[in-house]
Amino acid sequence: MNVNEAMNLLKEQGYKHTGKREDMLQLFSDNDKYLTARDVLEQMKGNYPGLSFDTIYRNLSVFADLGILEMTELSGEKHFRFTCSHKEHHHHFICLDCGKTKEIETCPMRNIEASFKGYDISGHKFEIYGRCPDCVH
Amino acid sequence: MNVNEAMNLLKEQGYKHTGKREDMLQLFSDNDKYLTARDVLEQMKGNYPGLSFDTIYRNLSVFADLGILEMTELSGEKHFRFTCSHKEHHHHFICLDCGKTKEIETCPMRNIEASFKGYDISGHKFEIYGRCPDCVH
DNA sequence: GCAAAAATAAGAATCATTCCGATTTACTTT
DNA sequence: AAAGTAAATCGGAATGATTCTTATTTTTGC
Repeated sequence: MNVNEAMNLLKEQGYKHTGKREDMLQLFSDNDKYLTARDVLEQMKGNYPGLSFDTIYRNLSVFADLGILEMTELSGEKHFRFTCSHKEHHHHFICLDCGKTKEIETCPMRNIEASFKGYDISGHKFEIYGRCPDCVH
Repeated sequence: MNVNEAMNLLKEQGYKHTGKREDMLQLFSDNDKYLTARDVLEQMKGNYPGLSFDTIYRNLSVFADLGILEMTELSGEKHFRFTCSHKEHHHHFICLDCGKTKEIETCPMRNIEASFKGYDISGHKFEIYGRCPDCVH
């Protein structure tokens, strides 16, 4: 999924095309990392001086509901990143310094679902935390 | 680790023995599930009418720092549970209705660390979410 | 029992997030 | 292109979890 595909998906679902939405998506597309609502506001308030948190949060929520963004909670804040589309379902290492991510090839859910008979599995999370090579120095 | 071992660890580390701490640990020991600060307060305010959130949060933080409790963030709240000691390091399924957990035998970190040369790995999380058999009905 | 240090209570403060009412904007229909 | 409608946005207030502050109380070593 790229920005255009995401905007088309929004239109299909009855959401309107706004510059703020497109710029938000472009911001996530340009960054291979998790961003908070505050990060987004910081990056965008240059172009949109009156941009409100409500707009950011509402759109982040819409994007996440449609699967355009992935969300994870980290140190008390929601963090979002563009959903990777070029590959199968996978997970991420997350740098706690800069937020950049690295893909983990394997998903541990394989072969595990069988041991949850009678359970209703709605999701799972596998994340590795630490510092990336750039931030270790 | 049980309540007594946890209290001894606290003493070793220079923390004082208080009834509130012991009761908090007993509460976690009696519950095989994740609890929030509010849950703890609800359960304890019968015996300690004036119990304050500050005390709960401070002690939860101490317990987590010493490895007595495990913490995870779920729907915007911190949740804590007694660290399992009877077994090797492992992970949990978490019921989103009642909070009860089920052990996952396998840890996906095995064999993965090798692919993170140059990274400083500080932790990882593997959790499966859904509803347990009791809550499915 | 006494003194020092830690723990606690009560409430204020903070921070992320959500809600609300009023206004503006995007899109559809003339 | 103008008008109408519903969605989107703004600005600020409200909420909810968590942390901080100050004064008081409790634990513990002596």
